[in-house]
Amino acid sequence: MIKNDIALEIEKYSDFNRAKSLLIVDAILSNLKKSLDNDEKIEIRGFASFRVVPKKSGFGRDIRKKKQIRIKKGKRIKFRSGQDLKNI
Amino acid sequence: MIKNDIALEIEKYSDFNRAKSLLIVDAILSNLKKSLDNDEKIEIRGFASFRVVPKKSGFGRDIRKKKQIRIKKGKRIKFRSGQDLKNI
DNA sequence: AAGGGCAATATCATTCTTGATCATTAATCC
DNA sequence: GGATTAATGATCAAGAATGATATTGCCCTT
Repeated sequence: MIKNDIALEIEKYSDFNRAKSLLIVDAILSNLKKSLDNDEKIEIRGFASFRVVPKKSGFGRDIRKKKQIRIKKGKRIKFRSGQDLKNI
Repeated sequence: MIKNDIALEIEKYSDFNRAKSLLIVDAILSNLKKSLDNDEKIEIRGFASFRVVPKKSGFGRDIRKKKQIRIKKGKRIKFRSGQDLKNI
């Protein structure tokens, strides 16, 4: 499933063309990103929740040189399935 | 951020009322769930991807009895941040 | 406006993911 | 459709998630 499939769903409930439907999808995604950028959690009951948590991992690995690499700390997105997605 | 905020975004681009906007949001979420139910991956470039992977964990813990518990295998959703969500 | 019901939290050991990079595959822009 | 560019897979070690359950908090339906 890709972005286009989401736009198709919007078209089912409106008379918007593909371009406008995609515009709305992008606007929604942009808002979701903006929310996480601001360290705000996203919670959609019955689907899933997203939260921003500090990244503590301190080491990674360079596959070519087969050596460890320091990883700068930062943030990451923590995803958690909601009720309806728990048992699939 | 909650489901209502997503509906608000749809209203910005349409003349739909809250009820209809929420109907569309639910329809989209339903489609996403249906896709994962069918073991189909979701890939939204620039945002994130979701995939269904087998659950291999075999043990959990009962916090009250402080004992280990067998966990039945199954499936779970694997979330992966996209390019724009990597560096937040 | 408000209650019903789902989500967050804490706990511990085992299992799994994170993280950089290059090549390959595929989503998305035009 | 073609071209562009992001996502996936592989690797290894250390850090983090998983999983059950009751309680608290709050989203969401009526």
